[in-house]
This record gives sequence, C-alpha cells and structure tokens, in this order.
Amino acid sequence: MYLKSNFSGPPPASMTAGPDAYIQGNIRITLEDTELWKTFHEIGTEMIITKPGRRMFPHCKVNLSGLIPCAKYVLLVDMVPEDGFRYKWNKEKWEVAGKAEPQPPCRTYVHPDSPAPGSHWMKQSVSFLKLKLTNNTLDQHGHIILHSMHRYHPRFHVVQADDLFSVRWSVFQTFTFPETSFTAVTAYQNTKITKLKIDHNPFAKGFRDEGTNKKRRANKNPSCLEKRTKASDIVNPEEDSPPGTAFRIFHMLMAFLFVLPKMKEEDGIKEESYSPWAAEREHRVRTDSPAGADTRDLYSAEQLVPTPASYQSYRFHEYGKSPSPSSSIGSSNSGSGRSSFESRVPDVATVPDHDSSKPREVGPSSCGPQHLPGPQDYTGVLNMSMAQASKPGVISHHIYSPYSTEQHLGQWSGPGPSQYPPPHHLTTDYAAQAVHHSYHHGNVAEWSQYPLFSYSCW
DNA sequence: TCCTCTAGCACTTTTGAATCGT
DNA sequence: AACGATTCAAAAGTGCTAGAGG
Repeated sequence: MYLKSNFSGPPPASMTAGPDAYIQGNIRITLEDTELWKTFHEIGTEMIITKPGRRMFPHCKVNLSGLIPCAKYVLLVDMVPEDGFRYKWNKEKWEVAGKAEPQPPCRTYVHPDSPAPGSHWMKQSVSFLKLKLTNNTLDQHGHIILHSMHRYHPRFHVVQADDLFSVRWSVFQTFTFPETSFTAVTAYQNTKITKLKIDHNPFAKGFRDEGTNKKRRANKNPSCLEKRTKASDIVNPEEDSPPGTAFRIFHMLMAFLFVLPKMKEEDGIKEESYSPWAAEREHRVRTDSPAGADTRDLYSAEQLVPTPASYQSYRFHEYGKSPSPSSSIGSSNSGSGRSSFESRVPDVATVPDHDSSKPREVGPSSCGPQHLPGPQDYTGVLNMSMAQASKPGVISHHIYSPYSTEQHLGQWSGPGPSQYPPPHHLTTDYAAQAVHHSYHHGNVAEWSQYPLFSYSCW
C-alpha cells in the first residue's frame, strides 16, 4: 500500500502537537482480500462499466485502525486515472491506443455509514460493495464515471469530520493500493480475467464449468468463443453503488458551499511513455514504481506537507529512495497478507499557517455520548474535484497523476504511470503497500480554489 | 473490416415482505 | 402482542451473445 499525507493548507493548530499528533499519525488502513486483488492484478484487472452502473469485483473492502473512537470520520472513495493513455487489447495484451480522453466528471463515493465514529469504522471491515462504475457521462445516479479502455485505481480518503458539511475543513488522509488498479472496459478483453471473475463472483456461479448452467454451456459455440477471445476476451464485472438521494443532497450542499474552481486545462500528455504495462514498468523503475523486490519501500507511506517550495518538486520520486519513516512503516505492514497503510503525521511544522478559525474538534473533547450513525443520508457519490490538496503543488498527486495535465478538474497532477507497478509484475512486497496522503484543507479561500468536492451534474 | 458498445437473455444471490410458530 | 424463524417472490447482480454503430 501506499501511504502519503498532504496538507494542502495550513495544519490545524492541533496538528502540530498534542493530542492531534497522535490522532493524525496513527491511522492505518488495510485492504481486504489482498490475495484476490493480487491475482487479478497480476493478470491485469478489468472492471466492467455500464450505463446503469456496475459494481466492482473484487470490491473494495478495508480495515481501519488508529482512529479516535469517539471522533467522527467520513470515508470517501474516488477513482484516479493511472496515466494519460487510452488502451486497446491486442494479441493477448494491452497496448497504448493513444492519448486519454478528457476526464469525465470526477465523482467521489461516500460510504453510506459516513459520518460515523472511529469505533464504528474500526470494529469491522468497511466495504464499498455498492460503489458502482458507469461510462455514462450524464449519469444521474451518482455513480463514478469512467472512460472505457482507460486505467484507474481507487483512492480512499479518511476525513475526520462530524458531518459531510465540515469535510471541507477537515484533515483528510488518502490511501491507495497499487494492486487495486484496473482497466475500465465495457466488455471483458482478457479471458483470464473473465474466468477469475466467474470463479470468484457468486453472481457468476451460473457460468462456472461445474455450474448448472447447462443451457448456456451447451450453446457455447467454440467459434464464438474464439472470436470473442480474439477480439475481446470479455468478461468481468464491476459495480457501482446504489444511488441514493443522500448523496445528491450532499452534492447540492457542496455545490453551494464551495466555489467550483475553474480548473486549468493542460493538454500535455506525457508522450515519453507510450505503452500500457510495459511503459509503466519502465517509468516505475525510473521513478518510484516498485519494479523489484523493494517495491514496498517505493510505496511506503509518505506524508507531504504542502509548502510552496516543496510542492513544486513533488516528492514522489522520494518514495523509492528517501528513507522516510513512512516507508519503513509500509514495509512492516507488508507481511500481514493484506495491503495496509499507516498514515503519519506530516511535517506540520513546515506548513504555512492554517486557518485557525476553523474549529476542529478532535480528541477526548469530542467524545460524548455518541450514537452510532444510523443509515446515513449522505451516502452516494460525490462529484469531486479533489483538490487533493488545496494547493496544486502541494498535492502529492504525483502519486496519482494520470491525466493530470489534461484533466479539467486538474486535481490529479503529478507523475502518472510510474506510480504503480505494472500489473503483470506485481510483487508481494509491493502489493502489500499502500500509498497514503494526508491533507488538510486550508482556509476557505484556498479551498475555494481547490475544492475537495466539486459539484457536477448527477 | 475492426473495434467498441449495448440490449436482452438465463442464471444466481440478495433483499424484504408475508407467514407461521413459540 | 411481541419476537424469531422460515418461506417465497421480486429485485439486483452476473457473464454470454448477437447485433448495432463508428
């Protein structure tokens, strides 16, 4: 897993020391079903996207720890482009087919339980089963919109906030798991992926060889299979979350609360690396991608402190070489069999002053008779222009940087492909690592420029 | 012609209301 | 009347397939 924390804005006073230090620095997130994810990743995970929305499989499920039991948190997930390319399946492998299409409206899925006390999130694994993916740019259900034949990876955000409305001013930490990257498709391309999906997804039992689906089996025409396999070895499910009205409400509120910044469009896609997996591989080796046994270190947790000077240079390249404590943490977690990431407190000291006016309640003080969150009304997907960091530079986006330059939302900036290891060469070490980012929303002014959540149609 | 996408199909799992027994 | 267990139908989630469209 990859751990990283960024503070786009000035850190809350509480963060610099005292209780918050403890709070901020111990959040740990672990991916469940790591082995299954790895299995898919090694082949090249594909996720089906449909107009009505499709769930993911495997679906994202994580374990959290290090949260303040009585403090409330909001869990979010969004999809980040892996690079600036469009791919095509050719001769049993993925190849770059050109530049990526302009990124669709960026949306973020809010876990239905949000906001909920840390104790709630930690008592059991958190599943994002209902998260759905769609290729319908006009989707009104709040599903996460993706482009087919493009690569993405989910990003998890842990925000300490009493409610969704205060998310904007709260510290949020971001985690990513390299092995969860996938290619969005409308039909499975790799037959191996199809088989894996059928073998592991309960809903696809009917297609298993030993299954009872005699009819379909009987109808299977070898020639047809051949054909499909050749042109597109389709088969893979993905999913989405059920749209509720909650997320819409949240979206609307966000829309009113935040000014959607005019994202700058940069149409510069790195052309240097034009090759899906292969290209990435190269990049990774060159930058931070785990190309070898030490991939773990490369993905080790890191927290970026957004400072005018620091953000410019980005630190992604340091993942692989700087002996940051975070990396060591990541390594320590690697052996667990699950991908996990432990956040660390960023160099708060270097962060510019934050807006102290934003009241942050954390720690014992916030512990009162708290009731478990009932079914949350905020559930759903949010359009999010994640300004990961309020400040572009600060954002450690390099980690995710897919289309960064091209995205209108511009939230993802930074190195692209190099961030993640090629699916085919996933190593156990690297797989166990999570990338973590920690950000803090700066003052309102700053955030109005780089809103965490951007409103867009649903 | 190739590639991508879509709709409909059969199948499975999940969900929730209805029913029954204690 | 309240509660829990069971049943059953509808809804939702799967990959497969043929065909449409660029």
